[in-house]
Amino acid sequence: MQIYDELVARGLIAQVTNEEEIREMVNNGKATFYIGFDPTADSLHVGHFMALCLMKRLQMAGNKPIALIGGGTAMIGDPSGRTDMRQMMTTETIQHNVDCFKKQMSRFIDFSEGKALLVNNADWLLDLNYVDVLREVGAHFSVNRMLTAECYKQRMEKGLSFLEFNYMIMQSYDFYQLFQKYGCNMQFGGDDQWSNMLGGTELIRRKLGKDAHAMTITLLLNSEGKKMGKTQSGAVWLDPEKTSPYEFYQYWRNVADADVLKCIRMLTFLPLEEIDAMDSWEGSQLNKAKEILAFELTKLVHGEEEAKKAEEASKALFAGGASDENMPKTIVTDSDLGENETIDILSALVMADMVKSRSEARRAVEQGGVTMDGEKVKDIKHEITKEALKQGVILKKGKKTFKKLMME
RNA sequence: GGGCAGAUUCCCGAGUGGCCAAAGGGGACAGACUGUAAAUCUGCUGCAAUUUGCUUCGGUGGUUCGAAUCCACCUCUGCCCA
Repeated sequence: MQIYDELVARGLIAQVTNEEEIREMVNNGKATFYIGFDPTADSLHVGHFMALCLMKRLQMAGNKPIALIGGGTAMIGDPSGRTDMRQMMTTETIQHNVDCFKKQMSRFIDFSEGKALLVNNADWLLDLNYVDVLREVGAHFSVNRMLTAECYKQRMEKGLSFLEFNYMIMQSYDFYQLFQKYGCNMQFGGDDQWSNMLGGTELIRRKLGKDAHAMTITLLLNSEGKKMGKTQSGAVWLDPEKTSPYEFYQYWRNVADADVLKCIRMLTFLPLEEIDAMDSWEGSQLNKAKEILAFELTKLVHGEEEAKKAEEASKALFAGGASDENMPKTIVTDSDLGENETIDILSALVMADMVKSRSEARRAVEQGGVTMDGEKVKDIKHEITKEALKQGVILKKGKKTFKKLMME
C-alpha cells in the first residue's frame, strides 16, 4: 500500500485541496511540506505528536518535511478554535519555547543531511514593514471572505482583536515565503487550520500564479467529541519532566473503549493488518488493546525501556505480583516528620502530590478512598511511622492514584 | 466620541443589604457496580480545624451595626450609534 492510501486508511486525513495531485506527489516522494508549531508552551504535547508522526511517515516515503516554528506568529496568537484571546507572550518566553521544541523534535524527525528543515518564521516576520505588507499581501485578501471563515465566525460573538485577525495573513505569508525559498509545495496542519491554510494557497496563486496544496490532519477527538490529550491538569506533554512516562502510559491505558482502535490506527506505527485484526475485539479483550496502545505510544515517545518500566509499574499496582520498583514515588526526609517521628496521613497525601489541599485529603479519607499498603485508612489522624516509611509505604487514593512513600 | 448591557467560586449560570462559602447544571474527585472502559446510583466540590474560624463575588475607595448586593471612580468585555 502506498503512503497516501495508508494515511487515508489510518483515518489521518481530514481535508485536501486536490486529492489526485497530492496522492501523486506524496507517493512519489515529491512533496516538500511544512507543518507549523506554535511555541505557546515549553514542551510539545500529544496534539503535536500526531503531526510529528505524520511528518515521519511522509519522510520515510521520501518526502521532505519542514518544521516551522512559529516564533513570529506566536507573538500574534491564533484565534482558531479559541473562544478567548490568548495571553500575549514575551519574546524571551517564546525563544525559550522555541529551543525546547527543537530539542524534542529532533527525537522524531531526521534533520541530518538536509533531509528535513527546521525554520522559525520570526526570521522573516519580525522585520516586515507594515506598509509593504499591506501593499503586497493585504491587497490580496478580502475582509468579507475572511470574516466568513469558520475560525473567525465563533470569535465574532466574543470579540476578535485586529491583532488576531491578522494571524491568517501571517500564516499565509509563511507559506508564500517557504514556497519561494524552499520550494515548499504543501502545507499540513490540524483540521482547525484549514481556513488559514487555504489563505496561503490562495496567496501563492494570486502572487505567483502557481499551485500549492494543503492537507489537514483529522483532529484526534474522543467519543465525546473533545480533543484528546487533555487531562484536568492540562495537556499530556511529551516532556518526561512535565508528564512522567508512567502518567503518559496511564493516560492511554485509560482511554474509553470506543476510542482505542481509532487511537491505535492514528498514532501507532503498527501494520494495518494487525490493527484490522483487532477490530473485532470486544469486552475484556479490548482491554488488551489498551495495553498495546499505551505501550506502543510510550515506546515511541519515551523509548522502549521507559515503556517497559511504566508497564511493569502499572501491572504491579493494578494486577499485583510484579515488583513495585518503577512506581512513582515521593521521598520523605527527616524534616518532614513531626515530633513523634511520624507523619500524619493528610500531610502525607499532600506531600505526595496526590491531593491539592488538606481539605481534599480529609475528604478522600472520610469517603473511604485512601488505602495504605492495601488497608483502608479510616482515621484522618492516622500516623505513619518512620519505620514504616523506611520500608516504603504504598498510598492509594481512589482507584488509580498510587504513590510510594519512602525514606532513604 | 455617544448610548446600552455586563464582569460571581474550575466552566456555564442564579443571587440585587443580613437566613451567602453563595441556588442549579456541567466537569473533577470519592463510594457502589465493573474490565484501570462506558452507563447508572450515592456522596463530595474555597482554605484550615472533630460543633468553629479565616479569605472570596473585575479593581480602588465610600455609605452602613452589616455589602456579591447601595454610591463614586477606574479597568476590561459585548451590543448599538458615529
